[in-house]
Amino acid sequence: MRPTVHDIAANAGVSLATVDRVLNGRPGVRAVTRARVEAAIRKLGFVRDVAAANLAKGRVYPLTFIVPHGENPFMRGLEREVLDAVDRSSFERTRISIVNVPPFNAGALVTAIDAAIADGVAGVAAVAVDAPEVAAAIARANTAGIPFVTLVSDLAASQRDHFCGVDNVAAGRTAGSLMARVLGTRTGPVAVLAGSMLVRDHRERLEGFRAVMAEAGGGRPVLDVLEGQDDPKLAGTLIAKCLKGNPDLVGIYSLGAGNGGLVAALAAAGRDNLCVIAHELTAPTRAGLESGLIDAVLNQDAGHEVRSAIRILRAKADGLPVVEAQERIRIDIFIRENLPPEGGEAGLSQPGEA
Amino acid sequence: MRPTVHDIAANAGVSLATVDRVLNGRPGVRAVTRARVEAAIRKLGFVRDVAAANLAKGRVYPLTFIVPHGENPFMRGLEREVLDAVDRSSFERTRISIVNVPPFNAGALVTAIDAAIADGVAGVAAVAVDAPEVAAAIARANTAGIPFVTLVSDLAASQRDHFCGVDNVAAGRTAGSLMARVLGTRTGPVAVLAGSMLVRDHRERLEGFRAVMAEAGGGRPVLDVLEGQDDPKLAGTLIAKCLKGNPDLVGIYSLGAGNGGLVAALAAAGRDNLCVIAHELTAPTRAGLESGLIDAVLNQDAGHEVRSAIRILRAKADGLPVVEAQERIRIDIFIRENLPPEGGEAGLSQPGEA
DNA sequence: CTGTTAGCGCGTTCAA
DNA sequence: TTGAACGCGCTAACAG
Repeated sequence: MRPTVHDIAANAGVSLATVDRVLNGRPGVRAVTRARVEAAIRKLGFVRDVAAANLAKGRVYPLTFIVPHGENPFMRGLEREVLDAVDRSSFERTRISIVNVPPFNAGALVTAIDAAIADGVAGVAAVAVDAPEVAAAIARANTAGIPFVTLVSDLAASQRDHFCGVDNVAAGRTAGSLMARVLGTRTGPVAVLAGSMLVRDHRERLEGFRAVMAEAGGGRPVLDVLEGQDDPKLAGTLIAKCLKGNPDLVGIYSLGAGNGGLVAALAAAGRDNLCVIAHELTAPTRAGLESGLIDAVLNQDAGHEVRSAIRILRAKADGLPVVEAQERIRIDIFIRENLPPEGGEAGLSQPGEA
Repeated sequence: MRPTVHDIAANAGVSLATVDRVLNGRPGVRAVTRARVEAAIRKLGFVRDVAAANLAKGRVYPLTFIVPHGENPFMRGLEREVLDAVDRSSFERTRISIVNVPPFNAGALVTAIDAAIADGVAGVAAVAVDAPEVAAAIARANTAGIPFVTLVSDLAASQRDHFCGVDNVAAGRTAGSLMARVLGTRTGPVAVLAGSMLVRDHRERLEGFRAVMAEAGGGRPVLDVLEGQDDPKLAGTLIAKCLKGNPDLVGIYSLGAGNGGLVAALAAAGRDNLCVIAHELTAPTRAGLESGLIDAVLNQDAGHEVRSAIRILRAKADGLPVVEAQERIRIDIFIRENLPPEGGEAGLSQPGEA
């Protein structure tokens, strides 16, 4: 059996209350007494039972998740994951509220952040828009002592406590490398479809992709970025026009959303000799993989990101350390053959795990 | 606040003990009383606090993990994950013992299984060898009421309660599809290196790979399987000979272990115009990816598999249902660009999660 | 500064 | 068939 607080109390010759004060770093203990208790803790190899501690504390963590609204399927999936977390909230001692804001809109995001601060929440997670006023709002949260994490898209020069998302430069490089391998010796121009250059994740993916294409040598110039605002209609129009204007196109890298429009345009154009790589496994990209119009999909697991965000916010709220290596989000590669069955989520964990 | 047992007791006009009896399906409650309590449970939307229940119960689950020994790096990684689980065991109320057996050896596996049964453990997880005597041993565990899960490699016609591993036919198909895309129009023979046709996962991968290569049309015949016994030296020798004998070879699919030997043979032969796909992200395959000798690695996350196995064994031991969709293990694809930093594990979860 | 005491939500004797 | 009472490991008043 594990040693308990009682064992330490006995071993150190003090009462439970004193042990508790030492364990939780509360004041009101003489240095000598504290040392005695700490010695006992080390000697017996005591580790506090978090479950029991939470039970006794009954503390809840009100958290706010700020997610862009609109039909972007990845964001809707992300929101679903947050809703799942809401379902678990009573077990995790959290009370999560979701705030929707218009996408790519710094002002609305700032308003939402300030509202959360005013509410006195225990932590905020937000999909960041890369603008100075957003950084300022994050700084205000910081001043108020409210932990803040960016979700999916980061904000460089800000005081966010953590970024819950993938390495987007590496994601862009992965896309470029896959495309280069699939194209082999075929040459011709390559198109890039993005949502907006206002969000950092899109910019970073582009950067990584361009770098690899450049390293691979000429013969495959990257055309000017098409900004589809993550809107399927606009994206579809842009792609259709691009296909028409570039009959020698060999590849398309879709690094944002709006992939429904992309797939529709590809199907309409009947161009199946293209290498197409898109991001995020959603209904349209899944359909694209299954029909063969998309060759590969790079994915970030929204569920992992949400759960990581919650873990980190709680840890920060309690002043506990975060095991950075454990919170890294992977870049998944999906092709038609390793597509997971719809709805199946793998490798989740369980009470007591870290 | 969530309703507690007290709330139900009050609402149903009974005592805590009666509520508890109903909750745990124990006898000694009149049908009417039971109905009243159940009504209250539904009405208030009661969900039992698992953490508190575990605290009160103090039950521990002795589990046995049977893992092949030897230098197979994937198996060593798997064992490390089990050891990590041992570290967490006091939190998860488990007591895990690891039993090492010689690889590809049905007799030794049977002995280990029977020993675990004799020990009266609460559950067994084992990397299966596909043999009837193993199936018989699993049946004995079943008769003894001991939950049994297969790990990594399944055993078809057995009474195992669950398989914690990937869909290996799909894995083979994925490998085939990737190879076909990378090779494009290049033709020539393709080699397959396996560990042993005695384990089901290797056979299944081969089946999937062959199927896709056949679908892709001729021009790329799959040579006879090389059985390297997951031994780097033997594997290296076989590959070296194969390279020499087939100067027109265009690809190698390594579906087992012994990849250290594969990489060494490739480096020695100086053949970098091959498409090489291997399994499991381990030290040798990571090195192969980084040096460019291996193009892609298909991986199963050993950590996920071990945690899933523990979850399932505990659930079975308690007669609780398993959310199958949640326990599915994904086939990860790694190329040089999306290689996770060494040691970094992503997307783990936390107390209270499911 | 330190100790006593009463819970947190649940399971489990032991009586009634 | 039912209930009262205690304890799991820890925290938090409230005394001293």
